[in-house]
Amino acid sequence: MYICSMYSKELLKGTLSAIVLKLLAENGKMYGYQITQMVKQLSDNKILLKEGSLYPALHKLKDEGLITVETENIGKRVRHYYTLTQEGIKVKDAKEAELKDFINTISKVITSQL
Amino acid sequence: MYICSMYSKELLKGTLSAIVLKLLAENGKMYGYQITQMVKQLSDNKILLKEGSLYPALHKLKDEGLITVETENIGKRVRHYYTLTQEGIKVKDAKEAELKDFINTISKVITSQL
DNA sequence: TTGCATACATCGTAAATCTATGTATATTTG
DNA sequence: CAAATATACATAGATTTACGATGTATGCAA
Repeated sequence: MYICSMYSKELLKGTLSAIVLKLLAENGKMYGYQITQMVKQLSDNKILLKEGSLYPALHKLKDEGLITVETENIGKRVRHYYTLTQEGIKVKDAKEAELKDFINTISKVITSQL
Repeated sequence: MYICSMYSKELLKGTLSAIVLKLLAENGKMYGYQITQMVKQLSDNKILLKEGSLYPALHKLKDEGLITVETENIGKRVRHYYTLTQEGIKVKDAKEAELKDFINTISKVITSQL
């Protein structure tokens, strides 16, 4: 990976977990690398998740009980598939709503001219 | 102040300087407290800037040469008015464009269902 | 066989905002 | 008038979050 996101990294803060939860909600079980590729694709190469961001984030979501892990052997490789829990679905809904509202609000502030 | 923003604080990261620069661009010279009140108003009380966020951010923008300070005595009080520099205008334009693009991209990612 | 893509992991760092706290004046309200 | 609230600034320390760098290893294509 090792390629920089188009955006200042601070902008992504607070949105990563919402994005991951949303993708899992839409696509069922996914594994880490697959998530990075889908985010890359959906964002037209503008958001390039780093391993140092995604894997710790996934582990945290698991520790919080929002996702569960399922291990699958692909040849000699091990792949970790993640799935939303019931609690994860709830949190995903909340985070999605919050993010959408935030985007609305910021848009209002940034476009307004009193 | 001491009232929490409606949003998880992380969401605001990366947007604060863009917001401040944008407000200064639209309104000419402004002082700190005035900025907090205008953000509060424009966001329908959803974004409540804390002193501990705004003042350090303003000092940083000043150190970076993006804004200049002008002191005014209001009775026994001192008020610090901030104004965009030429460089500040450029950075404001860039940050505004970046933020708008980021919002577009995030919206796409969060609403998409492959 | 050399490089690139896939696939995971983690340590230490940097950046940004918030919490808490402090100082002080001005205004409003009971 | 006293008390509470609003105005107005400031900063030290804590927290959070994502990233950079690095490491391991397999699979595939040039």
